[in-house]
Amino acid sequence: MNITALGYALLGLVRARPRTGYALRKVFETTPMGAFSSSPGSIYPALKKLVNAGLIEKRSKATGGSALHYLTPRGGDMMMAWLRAPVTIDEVASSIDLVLLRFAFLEDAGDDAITRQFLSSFEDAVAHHTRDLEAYLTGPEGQSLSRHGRLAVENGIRGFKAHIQWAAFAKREFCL
Amino acid sequence: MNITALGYALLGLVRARPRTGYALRKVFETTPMGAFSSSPGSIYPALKKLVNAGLIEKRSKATGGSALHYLTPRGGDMMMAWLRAPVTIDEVASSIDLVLLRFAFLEDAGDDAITRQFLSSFEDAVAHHTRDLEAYLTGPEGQSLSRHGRLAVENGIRGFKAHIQWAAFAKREFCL
DNA sequence: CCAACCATGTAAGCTGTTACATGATTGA
DNA sequence: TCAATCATGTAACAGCTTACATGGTTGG
Repeated sequence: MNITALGYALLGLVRARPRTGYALRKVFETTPMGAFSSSPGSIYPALKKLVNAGLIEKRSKATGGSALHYLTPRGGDMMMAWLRAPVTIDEVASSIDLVLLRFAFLEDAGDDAITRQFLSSFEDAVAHHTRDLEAYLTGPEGQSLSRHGRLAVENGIRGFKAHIQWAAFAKREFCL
Repeated sequence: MNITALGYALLGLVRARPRTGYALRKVFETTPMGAFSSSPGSIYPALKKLVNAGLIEKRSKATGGSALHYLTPRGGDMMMAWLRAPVTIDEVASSIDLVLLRFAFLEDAGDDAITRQFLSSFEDAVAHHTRDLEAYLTGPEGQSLSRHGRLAVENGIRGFKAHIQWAAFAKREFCL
């Protein structure tokens, strides 16, 4: 099965702590993770799909109250594989938000060495893509852009450079 | 009718210069605008929808060759309204790429005063959203984040700050 | 008692993705 | 002649958005 960005967000949240569907919804409503969803119309179906796929289990508490969602062993394996995969250039170019979500969930996916590996491959991928953008801008295609077009690309380059600087900053946090 | 990000990209491209469907496809394949589309399966249907809506007209050349797509007066009006709308916080938070696309197409939408207005409202919206993120991070919610989660939000903040700096840089380009 | 929040969904519609399909033209 | 590129689509499928629908609980 194919897991969407919202799917990974849900898996990561229940992995951190079992929650009710409503609690999950609240996270998207009240935190910057809201970028990955809007309303119940997307969350509940996505959650059900993960349950059907055997990655999440919905279990009622003996003490009553609403049922909580737990990550299954299979779900845990899937998360681990996702979290530990090296960052690719394509990911960085087309869905960097998802890459950052991956980083946010990297806590407890191993020791700090895993985090440093992630940050290194992130740095590489972003640097590579930044060079591509700069090459485009200084190349023949870029020279024929309008002033506004050129500035828009320039904006992208600056954004990716900020990512690179962040990666260096984050690495220092993990004492390297 | 509702225009999608891809729709606006197509409108902006034919506005700059009439093109064949294939030429439009090539733009997405070979430039950073590729972020707004993938393959013919999305472009041709989107183009047809704009034609049906009367925003684009497909006209065959008398000299033969492939038919070109032109922006209609109605399409021009729609673009102008889109281009000149002030930048909102929601746009910045959820689809900043689309905002930058808007900027890229702002050439020929008026004089430099329009561009400066755009940049000012962009700066305001981004600054506001950045403050929201910082407030989240220093607030009770943010304090309970994991180290990774905190760093991920920090990454977002740095990205938006880069946008603000870019806006100042762009303003200087338009002599203000 | 009434508003706000807890809690969970369904249904219609639209869009995009992936994969397939076709045929003309052109340069090596 | 054969591969690449021009040129334009269709069809199945999955996913998200918007809007609607329902009922329980709790604090002021």
